[in-house]
Amino acid sequence: MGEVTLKQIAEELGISVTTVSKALKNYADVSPKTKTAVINLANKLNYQPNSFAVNLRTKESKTIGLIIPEIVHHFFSNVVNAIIEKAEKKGYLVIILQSNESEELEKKQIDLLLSKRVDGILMSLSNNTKNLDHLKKVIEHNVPLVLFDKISKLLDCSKVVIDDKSAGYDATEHLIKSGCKKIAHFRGPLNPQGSIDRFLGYKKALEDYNLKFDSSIVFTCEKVSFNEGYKFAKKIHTEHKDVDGIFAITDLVGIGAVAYFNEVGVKIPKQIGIIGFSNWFMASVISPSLSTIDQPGFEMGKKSLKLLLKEIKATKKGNQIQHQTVVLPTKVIKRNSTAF
Amino acid sequence: MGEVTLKQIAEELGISVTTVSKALKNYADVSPKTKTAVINLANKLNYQPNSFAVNLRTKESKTIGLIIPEIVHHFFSNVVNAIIEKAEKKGYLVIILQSNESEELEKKQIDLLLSKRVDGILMSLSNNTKNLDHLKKVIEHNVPLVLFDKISKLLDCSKVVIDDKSAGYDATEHLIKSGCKKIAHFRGPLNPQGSIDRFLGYKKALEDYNLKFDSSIVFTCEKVSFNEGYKFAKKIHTEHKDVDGIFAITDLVGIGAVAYFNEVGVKIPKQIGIIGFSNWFMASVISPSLSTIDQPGFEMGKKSLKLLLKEIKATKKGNQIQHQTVVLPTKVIKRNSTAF
DNA sequence: AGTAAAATCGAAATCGTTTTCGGTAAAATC
DNA sequence: GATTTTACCGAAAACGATTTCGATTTTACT
Repeated sequence: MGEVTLKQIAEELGISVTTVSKALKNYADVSPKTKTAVINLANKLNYQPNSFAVNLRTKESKTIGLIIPEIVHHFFSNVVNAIIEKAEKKGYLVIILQSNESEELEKKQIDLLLSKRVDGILMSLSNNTKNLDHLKKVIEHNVPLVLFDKISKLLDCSKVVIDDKSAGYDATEHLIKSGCKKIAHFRGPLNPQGSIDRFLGYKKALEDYNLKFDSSIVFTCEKVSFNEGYKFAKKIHTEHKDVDGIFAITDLVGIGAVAYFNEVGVKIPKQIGIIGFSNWFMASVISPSLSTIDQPGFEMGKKSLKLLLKEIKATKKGNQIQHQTVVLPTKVIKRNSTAF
Repeated sequence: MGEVTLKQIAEELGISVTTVSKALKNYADVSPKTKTAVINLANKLNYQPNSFAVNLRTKESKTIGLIIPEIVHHFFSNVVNAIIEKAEKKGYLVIILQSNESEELEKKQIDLLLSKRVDGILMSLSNNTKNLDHLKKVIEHNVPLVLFDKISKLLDCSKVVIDDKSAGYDATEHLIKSGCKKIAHFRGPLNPQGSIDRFLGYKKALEDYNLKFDSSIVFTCEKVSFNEGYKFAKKIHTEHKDVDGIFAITDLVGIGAVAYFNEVGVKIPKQIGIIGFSNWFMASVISPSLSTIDQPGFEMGKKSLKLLLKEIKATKKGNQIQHQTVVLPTKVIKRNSTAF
């Protein structure tokens, strides 16, 4: 019942463990005869190398760590989808952890992954992460690290992102071109760079098209939720009747706004245009369907993994690694919540 | 730069590796003096035990494997959410793999996890899995296995499920009680037990309420998609005008139907009542909001993990394990797509 | 036949930790 | 003072695979 080991094969064949090992790894100094004998017996016994022993010897686990803020999230689950699929094809397994937007948990999880000696770490920062010491530790330990989506510019590692500012610009421009004259913004939390950049893009577009920026119609979503979208839509409807366009930080927020306006009978997009962000599946099936910015989650996961594997390989060879930042394109998805 | 080992600590302190190891594990036969000396130095050097070596010695990896059909899926991502969160708290890490509904991939992934020597496996079967040899192999290898949601009754292991038949009954009954007289069913694929049971529950409810079962208004969704819901709704609308209720195998299918009827101006729930299954978030935000059956994903993940950890512990002790099947309750969520 | 080259094998060290089992020294007991 | 107990420590053997390096055998070549 115990697992088959090299030793057992060696004994059964009357040869040494060394030769068995070499035969299985197709070394040149093993005769074809013994080679086939070993291979046949190994197959017959269904030999599987003990990966604990292999890990110890080779000092690599063929495992990578992945930390994301939350998994029940259309964008992130798409990223995860790409990563685990591609990783498996390259012979890597993925350990997934979620930080739940907590810096403290993030710290612990980094320590966990480091102690498990994963070959590399892929990660999207929590919104509340301010101190970056735990990430610097990863870099100091010489463990390859690739950040995606929620990144920090202060970290010296490879990154995969979208251009949030230009995406925010595009979203706002789309509303303007579809006839909106006074555009509100339901922005994200104040800390994350992505949220800041989308806001900056929004502002820039207003400037370029000579629309007055008005901070009283910029609302901050702390949790980026349906309810906040609903709540701020109500605020717009009661206190800012002249607003005729909304750029929401996320589809979920946008859908909250759509739900409110549907409820009170405000016509979308006739009376008010709405655009979201991310292109969740959900956005395509509500009515009216929500215009949005497509954020390529699958591509991002794929690219991040590719970069990480490259760095793992380089590190193993002892080569100096060249960090790079990849910017993935986004595009405007026009649907029925904007009247283009 | 190299990692700190017991040996280094031992040398620096002029004692043996054995004593260092024992000191850190708080053995009784180490004097308090050397104990504190070791602990202090270990902390100072930030010693982390090499988990490869620990794994090899203890023959356990403190890692479990999780295989699901797909991760970009509200129900499954909720299950995953629960599992990785609870596992982390219990000192276990989770390796996630997705079978993409392919039996072949599932086989490979089981082999992978087995070769990585995970301490246990959690899994939801692919819809296309017919041969169960790979799962029997897991059991033969004495690796604890817990199946959830998509299970097979032929496998001798613990299981966590919902009562699909009674849930299907409840859904259908709810339509009947809200006034529907002719109820169609958009069922799932023919193979998976869950899909069969929901259909059986549907049939039973019709019988109990003296409604005629009519196989011409039972449609089979192969991929359980939005498009299928849309397509079959159209079919109902054009070929079965007298149908006034639909029980959809999943919210996604239900939402497809809602979208179609919205488009052609059929009033929900006045002209037709619709109920879905799973209680995706999406179902609550479309209009009209979709009545559904709540399928407790988080609970299921939590319970499955708990069972698995219990079996892992028992196996380690060499105890005989008592397999059990847990049935989690579902409930009807009444919303605006049914006129109760 | 004698030597050089090639082919084939295995002993042993190593990875870092855990744990058993003896051994020595100090303290307690008679 | 002799003996037993207790406290403390370390050598060594695992765990299973990999790899270096030397040894032996066989073949090839003068």
